[in-house]
Amino acid sequence: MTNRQTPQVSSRKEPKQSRSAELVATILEAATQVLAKEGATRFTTGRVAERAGISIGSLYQYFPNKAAILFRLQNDEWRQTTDMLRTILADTTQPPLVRLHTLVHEFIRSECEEAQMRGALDDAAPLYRDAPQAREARAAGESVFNDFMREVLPELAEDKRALARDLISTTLSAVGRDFSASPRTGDEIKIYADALADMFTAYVQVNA
Amino acid sequence: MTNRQTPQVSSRKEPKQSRSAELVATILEAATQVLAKEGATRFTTGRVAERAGISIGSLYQYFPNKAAILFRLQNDEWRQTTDMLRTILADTTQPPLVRLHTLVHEFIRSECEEAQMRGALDDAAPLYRDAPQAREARAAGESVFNDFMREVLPELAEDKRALARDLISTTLSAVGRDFSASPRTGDEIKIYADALADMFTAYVQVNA
Amino acid sequence: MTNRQTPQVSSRKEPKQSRSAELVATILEAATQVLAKEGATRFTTGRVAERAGISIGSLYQYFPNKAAILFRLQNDEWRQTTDMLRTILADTTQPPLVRLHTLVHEFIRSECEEAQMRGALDDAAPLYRDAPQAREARAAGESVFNDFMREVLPELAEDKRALARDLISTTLSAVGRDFSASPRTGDEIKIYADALADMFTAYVQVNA
Amino acid sequence: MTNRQTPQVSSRKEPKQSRSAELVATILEAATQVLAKEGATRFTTGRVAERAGISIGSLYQYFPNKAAILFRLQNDEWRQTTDMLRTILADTTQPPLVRLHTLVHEFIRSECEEAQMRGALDDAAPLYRDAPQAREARAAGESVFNDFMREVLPELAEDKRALARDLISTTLSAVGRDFSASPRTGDEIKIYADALADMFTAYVQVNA
DNA sequence: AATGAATGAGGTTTCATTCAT
DNA sequence: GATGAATGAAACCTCATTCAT
Repeated sequence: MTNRQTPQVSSRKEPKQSRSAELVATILEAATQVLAKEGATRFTTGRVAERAGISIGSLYQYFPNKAAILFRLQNDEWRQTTDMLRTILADTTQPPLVRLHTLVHEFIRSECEEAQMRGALDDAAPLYRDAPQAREARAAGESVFNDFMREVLPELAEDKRALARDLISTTLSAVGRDFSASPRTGDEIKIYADALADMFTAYVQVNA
Repeated sequence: MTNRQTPQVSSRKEPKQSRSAELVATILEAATQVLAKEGATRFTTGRVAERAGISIGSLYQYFPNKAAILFRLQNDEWRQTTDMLRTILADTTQPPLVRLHTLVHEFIRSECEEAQMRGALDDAAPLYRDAPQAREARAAGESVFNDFMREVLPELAEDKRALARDLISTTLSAVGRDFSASPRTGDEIKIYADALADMFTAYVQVNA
Repeated sequence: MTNRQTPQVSSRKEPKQSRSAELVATILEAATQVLAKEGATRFTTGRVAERAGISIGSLYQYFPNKAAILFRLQNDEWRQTTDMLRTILADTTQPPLVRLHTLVHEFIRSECEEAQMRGALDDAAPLYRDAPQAREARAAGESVFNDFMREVLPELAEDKRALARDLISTTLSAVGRDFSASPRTGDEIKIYADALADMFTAYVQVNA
Repeated sequence: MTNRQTPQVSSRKEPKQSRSAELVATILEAATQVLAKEGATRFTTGRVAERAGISIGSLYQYFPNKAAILFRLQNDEWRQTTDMLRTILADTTQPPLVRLHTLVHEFIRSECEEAQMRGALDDAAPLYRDAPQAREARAAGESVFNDFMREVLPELAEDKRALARDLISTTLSAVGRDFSASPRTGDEIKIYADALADMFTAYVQVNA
């Protein structure tokens, strides 16, 4: 038998969705690497495409512009973090303040991992932060603490509770960013997270 | 990050003569305006020179590069703030925790004034923050709290006190930055600063 | 010298496609003209692009910087010359000293052709000569004389032969450069090349 | 070349007063240092004035432009070298070919001393070499060999002698330049100068 | 859908020289 | 005479984005 053609086993073309999804993932992975290795200043669409092994034209088929890539990166990071925090807070087998303690630790630790990339993402913030989606994302983020605050400070007036919630979430993210800007050892992280959690605890108890 | 550029940031020429000092002031004023009105992205040496009403060449006789202008702007801001904080903390006619309360209020208020320019300065941070002088400046900044912490937490072990100091100063500056990123009314500022001061107070009292 | 810059000089993009190869050729041709007509001082990437009829951006897609263009120009010239010399020396139908005589003539003549451009290229040498590739090229150049010297001075010790080789090749290229710096008639070329060849011949015979 | 600039190169002011002469010397000394330490590219009037400890305005009172400084530097070097060569050739207590041998050695040695500065001066040649005075200087240089050639090749026709003179002087200066471009040990210098002198000797003897 | 060549505005910085003081 | 601030053209190079193939 002369011409055996190994028959097409996979569909010649993946369903558009999954094919696209793969490519998007490839691009985002490449973007992450470029950001971490080259920094925000040298984060260019050309370099991302090159590292992704695709043409610059293809990149622009999946992202309308550079900001969109950065926004997506930031959003994914943020979603992951939010999920983690939500999971911790939802674990009602632990007393509330233990959960808060755990949350602070995990958050600070997670900020220090891949600090390089997160730092670069912060540097690039001017490029994506003003997109309307970014605002939505941030707003949604605060809601993670809502139920928890109600659980831990049930007596407090609604507006005061919202204020406490804002203060804690803002402090957590702002301090996490600052702290992770320098490289940290595991011990340093533990000590600092302890202190931060103590501060939150003291604040909550005073308001209870 | 592979390619960090840490440009020379010191003045090219000491402004011994009043003419020079004036021109430096003119340039810094112009830079402030450009930064506030156009944002970090559009902050270019050309625009600064134009707004200052001088030639681009003249600008480069007073600052060795763009980063130096930004650094100087940041440094002036920072020195001013530091002085303010130091003054508040040194006023021993007030009980320590009252001073802390005042300090938080004044700091947050000052961050919200000229928020535009400060935000832009933060966006431009990648351009000047790695200069050695910037590191020195930050280090010196922490010392403002040293005496105060010793006064308010005299019993605490040295390292624990240093940790508390770091936490408070980092939180103050990080939260101030975040909070002032959105425009705020006087009331919002008051309420938020109260909360932040409460948190610090609770933390200090727990450690006392 | 404290600050020597040795820029990357290799092509940014391999001209695999004919389109690329054409464009590279166009750029090099334009560069040659700019160099010859305007001199080394006025040899700018902008002028080269303009004369090539392309945008400055396109030029930088094919050459990483100005030095690379100059290096390529020099290298092409040099390769051409080397090939010519090799061919002459390899023609064993002629006695060695006749070949040497021919070689000197041809070399001097070739130096005087396009003297304008070569002079400008020499003036621009500081810009490309410190690139590693330039060193390699020069080193390889000397090897052209190796076999010939062995043929003509077989008895001489290896190190003395190497010395004689160096002296002749250096003299040829240095004197060729100097001589062609002024415009010359065919007769002048002939007379001078004769004298130079005589000097080499006398030197070789004394060492035989 | 279309746009050759041949700037005014003579000093703006004769050093009638010793004060002037001193200042000129100071400037030239500074220029030498800048050239040697920073290279031709970074040789700027500003840097020369700074190193000389005078104002840029003063510099321009003694030299009409940058080229004039370079020209003067080159000229002084050249005059010094010429004097040295003349002295050697005039020493009739030594046989002519011994003098030639000595001359080659001394010249090569002198080229290798301060090679840094001479190399930079060569790189800067485009800036001063087209001044009319430079041409005169070179022309005058050749005359050093005139009497010597008459002494050593008395029988040769005038034009042939002139040719031999040109060839030797050109070779000496061109090869000296090339050879001193790389750093050399005393031994290397001795060996190379021997070979070069041998070549000249062989050439002269063949023509005698 | 994919490619990648082409664009060109725009950014930073340098430097020879002048001229008012 | 001396000063040095001011000038501004000009150079090099980058990069987001488009569009013809």
